[in-house]
Amino acid sequence: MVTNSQIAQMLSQTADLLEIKGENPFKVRAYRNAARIVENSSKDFNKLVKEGFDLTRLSGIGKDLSANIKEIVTTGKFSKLEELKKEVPQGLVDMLSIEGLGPKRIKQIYEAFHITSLDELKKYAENGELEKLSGFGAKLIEKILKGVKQLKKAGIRFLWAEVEKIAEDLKNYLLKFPGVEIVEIAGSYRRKKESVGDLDILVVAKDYPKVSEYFIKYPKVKEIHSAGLTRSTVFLENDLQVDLRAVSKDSYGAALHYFTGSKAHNIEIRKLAIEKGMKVNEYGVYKDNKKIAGASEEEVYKAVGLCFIEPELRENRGEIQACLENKLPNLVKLEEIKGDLNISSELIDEAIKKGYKYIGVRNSLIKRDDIKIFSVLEQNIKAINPQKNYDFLVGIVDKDASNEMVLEAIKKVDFLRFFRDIKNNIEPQIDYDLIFKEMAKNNVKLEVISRPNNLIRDTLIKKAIETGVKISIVSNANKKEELGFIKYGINQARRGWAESKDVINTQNLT
DNA sequence: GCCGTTTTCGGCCCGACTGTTTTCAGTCG
Repeated sequence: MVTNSQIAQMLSQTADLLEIKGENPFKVRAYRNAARIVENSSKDFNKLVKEGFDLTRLSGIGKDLSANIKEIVTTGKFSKLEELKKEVPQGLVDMLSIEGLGPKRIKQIYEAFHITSLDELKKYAENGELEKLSGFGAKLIEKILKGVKQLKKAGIRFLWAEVEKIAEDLKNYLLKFPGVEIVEIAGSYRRKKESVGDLDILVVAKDYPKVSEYFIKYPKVKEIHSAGLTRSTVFLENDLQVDLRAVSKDSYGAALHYFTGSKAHNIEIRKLAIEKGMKVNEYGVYKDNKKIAGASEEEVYKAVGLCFIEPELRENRGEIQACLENKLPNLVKLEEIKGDLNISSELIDEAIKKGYKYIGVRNSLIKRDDIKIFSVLEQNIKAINPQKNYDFLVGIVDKDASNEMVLEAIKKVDFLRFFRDIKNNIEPQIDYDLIFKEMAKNNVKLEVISRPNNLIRDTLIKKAIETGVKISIVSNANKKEELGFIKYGINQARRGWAESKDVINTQNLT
């Protein structure tokens, strides 16, 4: 069975190869776009195809891409990609991840020297051959050599929780500088995405160049990549890229909106604006070349005829349509959590200190007078063995679970938790549509674990809620500090469109 | 390759930065 990720990967690889071949950039974009649609979809494409769903109903997928996806799903292979692989050496694709090398320059290098590997590229950069090409100066060569060396490190993303402290530190550092009025971290960090690639920081200040000078002196800066009049980029010790951008106060809202993204959300907003005869960019909303909004995000949304959309929802997953139909969710908040239903028995006192009304204690029958305690039994669904006296049975679905095993477990458990390891990209390959439907029918809840590397996909939370499954957001804490993890679960639940009414531990439980 | 209530061709988000030029192409986000 082909997963959505695998389909997306094939489409995205095709885009890379087409790009190096020098195909129409918009065609390349269409493939990238389709890859994104499949990757982010809450629907299982494998299933959609088998059910005969018309893929061209999805915006961005037309006749050709629909046929391509069908081929991938039914045969597990993509003939167009196979053909392209024969034409374009893999080494050229690898070169794409080198900073400063895009399709045009790679094509230029290939046509001049017919080199097909990174080792050869390095050789030609070092022996001066590369510099003979027009447009290739000393600086670019240096950059390429550095890129070849660093290539292995490329593509690391950081968990949101891993950059949280440094992001807040940096924000405070910048706020200390005289004349700085506003500092806001935009990008996927603001959207609370489970992992982020870099930090985008916006700053409103009297004298940006001075702030930029101060910024690049931040103690954890390892390398200064660029420093311009409105934008500077650095790399920190841990290789995290940080962009700082100067913004004027009357454009702050437009800039915040633009740099918060997501890209897909922004494109939709722009399209909507164009339909209404307006133009949106990072400086404002314009009508007849006159600026009509820009100081605040609320203003920007209002100008294009929309309500304010929470950053966590800006993924082009129906939020714009929902706003137009007045159906945007009222997202759950951390303060609404009344209890943590999965903690270690050693943390009862700490949980009481947090003000929880009740708690769930893992694998223990302990009871106390000062707080309501639910006894929670955790078992792998492969070996469910219900025991007396426990209030809740949580079934753990691990990476090699099958649909049959999960469906069998649903008859016995109160909660299901789906294993996931974000960094290593491990998760069960099962039919969530089917499973959530059964869970809803049997009143089995979804346990959303808040450990930063084990968060269930936001798209799955959304799907579960749409199917009528209630969720429970738990820390799964073993130590005191981990009780605070719950905010990461809240972040993810908000990205999954969860409202207070969908979350059982915002309710009074007895 | 996709898309369409100024539709089936001709657009497709668009601006900043760098490095290489001598007015701009390529890359990036």
